[in-house]
Parts: sequence; C-alpha cells; structure tokens
Amino acid sequence: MESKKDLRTITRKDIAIEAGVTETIVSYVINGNRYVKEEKRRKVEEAIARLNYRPNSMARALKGKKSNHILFIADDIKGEYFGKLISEIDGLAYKEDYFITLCADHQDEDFVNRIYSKFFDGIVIGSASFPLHNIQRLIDAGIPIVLLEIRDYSSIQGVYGLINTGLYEGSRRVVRTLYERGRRKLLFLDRVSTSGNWSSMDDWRLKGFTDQCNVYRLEPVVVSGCRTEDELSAKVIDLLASGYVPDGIFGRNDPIALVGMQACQKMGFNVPDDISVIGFDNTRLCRFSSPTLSSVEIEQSEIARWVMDMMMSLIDNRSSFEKRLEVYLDTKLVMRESV
Amino acid sequence: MESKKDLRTITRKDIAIEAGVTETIVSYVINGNRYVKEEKRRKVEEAIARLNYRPNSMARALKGKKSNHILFIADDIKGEYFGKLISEIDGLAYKEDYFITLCADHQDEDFVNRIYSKFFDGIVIGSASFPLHNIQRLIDAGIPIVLLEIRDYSSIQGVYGLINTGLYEGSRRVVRTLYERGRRKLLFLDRVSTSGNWSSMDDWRLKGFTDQCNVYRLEPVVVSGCRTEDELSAKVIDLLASGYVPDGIFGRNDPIALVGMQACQKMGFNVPDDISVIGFDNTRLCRFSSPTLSSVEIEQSEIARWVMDMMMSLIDNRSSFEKRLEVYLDTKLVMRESV
DNA sequence: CTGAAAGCGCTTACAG
DNA sequence: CTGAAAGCGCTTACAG
Repeated sequence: MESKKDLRTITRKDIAIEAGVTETIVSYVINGNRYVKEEKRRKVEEAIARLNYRPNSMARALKGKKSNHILFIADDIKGEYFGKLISEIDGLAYKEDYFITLCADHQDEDFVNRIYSKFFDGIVIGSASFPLHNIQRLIDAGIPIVLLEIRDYSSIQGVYGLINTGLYEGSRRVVRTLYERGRRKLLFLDRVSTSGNWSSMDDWRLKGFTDQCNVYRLEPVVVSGCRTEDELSAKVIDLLASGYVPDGIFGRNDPIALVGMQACQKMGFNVPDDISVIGFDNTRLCRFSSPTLSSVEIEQSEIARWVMDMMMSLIDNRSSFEKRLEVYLDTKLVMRESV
Repeated sequence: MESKKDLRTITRKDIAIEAGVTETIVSYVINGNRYVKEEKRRKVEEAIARLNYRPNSMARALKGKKSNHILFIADDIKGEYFGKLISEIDGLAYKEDYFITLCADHQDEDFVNRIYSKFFDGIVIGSASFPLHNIQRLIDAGIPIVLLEIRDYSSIQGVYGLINTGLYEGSRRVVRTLYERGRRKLLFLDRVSTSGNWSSMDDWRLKGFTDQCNVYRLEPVVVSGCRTEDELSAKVIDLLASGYVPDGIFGRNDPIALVGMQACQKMGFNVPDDISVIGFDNTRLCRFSSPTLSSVEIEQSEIARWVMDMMMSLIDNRSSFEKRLEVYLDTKLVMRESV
C-alpha cells in the first residue's frame, strides 16, 4: 500500500504556491497581524478554502503560539459527575478552538514531567488527590491552572483560577436540612476507593458536614475506609446490627448514599420514616431509586462556563493578574422522597 | 509579576551543557538509536534526571515523531458507558505514554480540518453519528483509525481497526430471552436526543432487535423520535392508555429502559409480572431501581484493550496491513428482577 | 564512535 | 505595503 501521508500534509508552502504569493503573506493572512493587499488576501483565503488548509498546530506552538490543548485531570473519570462537566467544557472549548485532553490523576512524579513537555496551554485540576506540591510546581512553572476546589487549596500560592463549587456550603445545608427535620444521629458515608484514597478533613464535603454538626453539637459517625460498595454495605449493616441506628444519612455521592439506603432497607428500616437519606451530585440514579433520592446538585454549566472563562483569561493575560481568580458557586438541594 | 516561562523551558541544549556533551549526543541517548559511549550516556541520563527534562513533544512531532496524542470522538460523553470506557483506555494509554483527547462529535466540516492539523497519532471513533464520508476521509488521509462498531461500517474502505462490541448479538439475545419467557408483544425504546439524532436501521441495537423479532415473526413496536425523557415517558403512557400493552420492553440503554419501566408502573402494570424490561450497558442504575433492572453488559475492559492494541499496531505498522483489523466481542446479559 | 548541518512548518522582527 | 531570514526544539542523514 502506498503511503498517503501527503494527503494530510498541506502546508503553508502549498497555499503560497496555489495563491501565487510568498509564504510570509500566507502567515500574515492567517494571523491577521499585518495589512495584506486585498487581492492577495482574497487569493490566499480562497486557496486555504480550496485545499482545506489548516496550519500545523505543533509548528505554531513551537513558535510560541498556543497549542490549543487544555488538560483536564480528574480522579474519577468514570463518574457521571465528570461526564457531564467534561461534556459541557468540551462544548465551550470547541467554540474557542480548543481540545480537551482528559487524564486520570497519576501519582508518580513523572506525570508532572510529562505534562511539562509543553503540550498544554492550561490545566484544569478536578482531582482531589493530585499532590499539592505538584500543583504548586505547575503554577510556578507559569502554566495557567484552574482548580476545582474539591478540597482546601488555601495553601497554594501564586496566580491561578479557583472555582469553589459550593461543596462545603452544600454539605452544611444537608446537615441543616436534616436537623430541621428533627434528625440528630447523623451518619456520613465516605467514598469507596480501591486505591485507599479516602476523604480527609480537607475534603470540603466531609468538612462541611462535620463543621455544621459541630454547630449543632451533634456527634456524627463517619464510615470511611471501604474499598468496595459491598464492603461499605456490610459496614453499615454491622453498624445497624450493633445497635447504632442513625436517623439521617449523608452520602458523599449518590451511589454511596444509595448503598447506605439499601443497607438500611435490608435491615428493616424505612426510608424516610426511620432514616432520611441525602446524596450528592444529583445524578440520574436519584430519580430511579425507591424511594427517590434527595441530593445536592452542583451547577455543572456554571462550573464549565467559569472553567473556560478563567482559563481563557489566564492563557491570554496571565501575567497581568496579581493574585488568584476566585469564584464561589452555589449548590441546590433537590428534595425527593428519601427525606 | 515576572514571567516564569523559563521554568518550563528546559531544552535539549540545557542538558547538553549540564552533561558537557553535544546536543546531538543528547538526542541519540533519548532516542536510543545510536551507540553512545557509556560515560557520556550516563552523564546525559543524570542531567536529564537532575533537570527533570522531557523533550518537547511538539518539536519531536514536527520532525516526524509521534505526537503521543490519541483523539477519542464520542457522541455521548455524558453517559456512564463512555466514562468507564475512557477511564480504561486512559489507564492503558498512560502506560504507553499516550494522552487521550476527548471530543464530542461535531457535525461541521471544519471539524475534520481541525483534526487534520496533525495533532493526533490516531483517532478512535465511538460516535454513532460521525458522518461516514468524514471517517473515510480520515482513513484516506493515512490517519490510524479505530472504529467502535456502533452501527454498520461495512462500507468503509481501507486499513483501519474495527471493534465489534457485540451490540447486534446482544440485542438478539435480549429478544430470544424475552421470547423464551413467553413474551410476544415487544417494544423497543430508542434513545432520546435533543439534536434529533435517533437510531436508524444501521444502528446495531435496533437492527439486532428487529432481525430477531423477524425470526420469530413478531411484530414489534419501536418508540423513537423523543427529545427528552419526559417526552418518552409520555409517549409510552399514551401507548399503554391507547390499549397497546407490550409484555416485553427493550431499552436502548439503561436510563431509557427505566423511563419505560416507570411509565408502565405508573399505569398500574407490574414489572416483571405483566411486562419484562431489559436495558443496555449494565450501568449502576440497574442495581438501584426497583425492581432491579436486567441489562446487557458490554466488555469495557476488553474493548479498551483492543482499542489500544489495534491503535498501537496501526500507528507503528499501518502500511504493513493489507486490510482492516477486526475483532468480535461478546456481551453478556445480566439478569435481575425486571424479567 | 561523533559533530555540524539540514530541515520539520511555522511566526515575526528586521530591513527594505 | 512586502520579502528574506532567523529561529522555535527537535531528529537524523551525511560526512567524517
């Protein structure tokens, strides 16, 4: 088979020949940063259209232009939560001529080096487990960074974007809501993680829950450290069997909340009569369980909008900012049958 | 604020100086394609480690090396299905030093031009709505392509990878299963799409369903053309109210199946006594609905493995293949309470 | 065994 | 108004 490499290799030179102008002229037409005589401009534009030419982004990036790639680091690509968010960001990015590269969080040091290879104009970090010192390293290196504030990032120095997605306030509201319904014995169910990556106190959801419980002088129980949903279910059942019966359960995300709910049901408790359950993320799961699950909804579209907004600002004028850009978003609690 | 650009700009030159060798030597050490005296090699390797150097991928790609970026085109980034798949692929890709760029399918012609800008070593197409002629264009251009066979791709010419994920056989098995349980009046619920992107007969799920119904001489009903889940629900309710009561429902994916199931329940029918329901993708939804939902499971890990496998083969030796690479995978039907 | 040099496809300061 | 030229950071054929 013949190599058809040529088909993808329409270069500036081809356009110059096709349009009968210098390569320089082609560049200036594309970048629009110098006056070019109307006639030449038209010829170039026609040639570009005719040959479907697009300047090679790598060559441009090499010369200091943008690569038009943004990296999104997530720790749970699988979850529906990120799916929606990525999908929204992708839509906005496409309009700005950007591509989104998606990557799970990797713990090895080499990961940062790989990112360093200069491919990305900016990085969005939506992972709760990406090491702080690595984030700092990337910021210090001058790469535009936008952080989704899943945990406490107040120690991070420098210029970057910070999007507080309202996890902390949302979690506090869950506690307030449960409290107002007379619930006093609250149970927090942490995420399950095969890699042992559970929430610590700088996790905003757990912290919001704990802080608000303190306000009410409640003594909540936290179930953490499970590697599978089955393990979590068993732990909850043990807890119930041992005589500790909560009257309110807050799951770190919807599936977790549902695992808890099912465990309660299995032990003969009624949701919501005996125990109220609230989840987080308001995924589709909420509408199909029985009872349907109340859940905290994060404003995905708003987040996506801010991610791109901050990223574009940082990419274009990073050096003009004195300190980090911040925005605080709200969550809303979607009430269904489980409370 | 000072520009800290320099921090991300450790180049081959820096390594050469640090190691006291020529830049050429550094290149050969990195690429390992020429003998370099042991001592120099060690010095270079040490300098690389000390300075955390990584060759600029764009410069390498410009010189004909790989960009180490693979593009994944999906039409439903949001769905849990793609989330899992992407996550698996990302894991494998990372080991091969590749990044996965994720992009929703865009219908405009310019989309292909953008892809052309030479950024990607290969493209995985997991979208059912990416125009066939654009796929052909990319293949003809010599870009390694792997297709997830969501619909019929038999008309595509040339060398590429094709992964048949078993949708057709899986759908036929659903019909067989329902038939064996005595179900004769079958209903297929198509996806909802705000952009009007519904299944046609080259969609393997719908085709598998229809073909197997023909084998049994059944006369199934297909509900398609809905833009929202509420609309779909209303349509099903109308259907039931009008007197057509199916005894078996097959949903194109799990949420769709659950919408159908809830509509039936709302109309007073019992699932599974009156009506059996089966979904597709075996997402988490299945375990939390009541009754729990039977569903066809696709082998995500196997698909991911084959995607990367074929992609690596095509990238490394595309020209050595005479025709397309194919693999047929199986699905399994996970039975739960809804049948 | 190794270096100087050409060149990948661009951008833009420099010099008309 | 416009062109020839330098250079981005690399790879590798060419010539020792």
